[in-house]
Amino acid sequence: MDLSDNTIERICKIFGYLHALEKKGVDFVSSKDLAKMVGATEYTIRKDISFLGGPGYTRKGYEVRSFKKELGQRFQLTEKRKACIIGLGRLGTALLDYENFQEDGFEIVAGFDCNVNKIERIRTSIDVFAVSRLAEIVDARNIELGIIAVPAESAQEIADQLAAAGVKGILNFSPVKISVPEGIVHVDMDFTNALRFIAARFVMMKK
Amino acid sequence: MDLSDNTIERICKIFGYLHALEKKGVDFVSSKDLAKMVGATEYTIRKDISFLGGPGYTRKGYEVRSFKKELGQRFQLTEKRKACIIGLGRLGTALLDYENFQEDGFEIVAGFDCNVNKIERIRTSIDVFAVSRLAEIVDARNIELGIIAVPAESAQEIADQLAAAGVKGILNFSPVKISVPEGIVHVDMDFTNALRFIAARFVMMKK
DNA sequence: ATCTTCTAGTGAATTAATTCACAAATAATA
DNA sequence: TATTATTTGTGAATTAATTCACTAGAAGAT
Ligand SMILES: NC(=O)c1ccc[n+]([C@@H]2O[C@H](COP(=O)([O-])OP(=O)(O)OC[C@H]3O[C@@H](n4cnc5c(N)ncnc54)[C@H](O)[C@@H]3O)[C@@H](O)[C@H]2O)c1
Ligand SMILES: NC(=O)c1ccc[n+]([C@@H]2O[C@H](COP(=O)([O-])OP(=O)(O)OC[C@H]3O[C@@H](n4cnc5c(N)ncnc54)[C@H](O)[C@@H]3O)[C@@H](O)[C@H]2O)c1
Repeated sequence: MDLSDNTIERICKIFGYLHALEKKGVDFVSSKDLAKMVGATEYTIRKDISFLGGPGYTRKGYEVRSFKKELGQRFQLTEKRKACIIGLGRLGTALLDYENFQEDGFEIVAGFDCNVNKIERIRTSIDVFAVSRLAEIVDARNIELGIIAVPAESAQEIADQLAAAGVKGILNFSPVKISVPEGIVHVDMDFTNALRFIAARFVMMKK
Repeated sequence: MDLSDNTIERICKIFGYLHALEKKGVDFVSSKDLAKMVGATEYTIRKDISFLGGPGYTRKGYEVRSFKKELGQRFQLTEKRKACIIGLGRLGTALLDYENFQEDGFEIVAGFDCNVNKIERIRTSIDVFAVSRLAEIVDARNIELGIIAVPAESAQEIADQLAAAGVKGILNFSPVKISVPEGIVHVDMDFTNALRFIAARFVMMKK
């Protein structure tokens, strides 16, 4: 059975929400509550969960801890995954020190930039390198994810290097669509496009 | 006729791509090319465009300039929209000075933070204010969009204030789902979730 | 003990989205 | 000029996604 992207996306959100509930000490959660959190209907949520064979309890819902654990195992969301950031400008450095990634199962283990002076000046607890050492470090440190925060014109080039270096996934913050070889998962996060979507959406609403 | 979110999203991407093509001096673009850029099939793209009644030319495709202009008008993507950022920490300050927004039709006209010392120390060409003045400034400057970059625990509170102040759209970078009154469009941009999606996606792929 | 209410699970129905298939148009080519 | 190759536009077909409608089980109320 392979799940649709929509389903995977909802499940990731559910996982995040379960994480929060667990910290709050909540024991059970209903499909209705989950639905509200991820922006879907309770039917859809139950269908999603049914693909996973999740164990729900009548009149109580899903047991937060065990459900989260199961999702974590199923999607390997629990074991820490190593990531690196390429491009240590304003956005890249903000991401470098973002502690939440750590808590959420991602560990930034290296930063890269082409500007060697910049590398020397950056104050952070994370190791930073010249981008020429990308392949070497990705390999040595078993890095699975690459986060692109370089200017648009270099984004594809970096994506190619990451792919060649053997990462399995890429999160791209530059405002161009990158293309990657089959077998590598990537997501383009274009802030401008999100703003456009919002703008277009509310223009549509008026009609 | 109201367009689906998927269609709106693709159209926003198309708009961005047309913008780039225009700068490059390209005159025509085919549905096939557009499809490649937005990650859809040419059929889907043509259907999307057909909802808009777009004028395509046989064997040439769509005329970049006029098509972009039409989309701009239809979705009011051309006239500059005013936005503000709340939370001037690492992410918020990176966004403050991101020049691309300007070029892409969005203008950051104010920043807000609750930390008054911080406000005094920030070096930027954009006006920054104490968050207590949010409603006042949003109103005075006709701000339509709010960008939330405060810690998770304050995000909903700020969303409420933005809604009360009368913004029409909210882009939320904090890792919680915010809820907003009917009639306000919002997008949650959760980086961690994007990473999770990538991770889950490539686990799925292996099976 | 019985009744009511709530919630999961799921096949069927519905709705939505995508893809196909092909006509029409026209640029390029021979 | 005739032919070929492309490319749009769109109704029909297909596929995918969501919602409905119902069963079953268990908690809580009476
Ligand atoms: N700053 C923002 O708020 C923001 C918002 C949305 C999108 N973005 C996008 O994120 C990316 C980074 O933005 P930024 O504002 O941090 O830019 P920036 O100019 O501050 O930083 C870019 C960094 O990348 C480095 N770099 C350039 N080419 C490189 C290469 N080939 N290899 C390695 N490093 C290289 C530069 O030395 C610099 O340190 C851009 O694509 C931008 O469009 C930024
Ligand atoms: N830094 C990142 O790379 C990153 C990545 C993903 C998500 N985020 C999210 O973006 C948000 C901001 O992250 P950050 O790293 O910039 O945090 P930060 O702590 O550096 O900055 C937060 C800012 O918000 C201000 N603030 C707090 N409460 C406020 C309130 N009620 N009203 C106005 N201002 C308030 C603080 O004074 C501070 O300046 C967080 O929700 C974070 O989870 C950040």
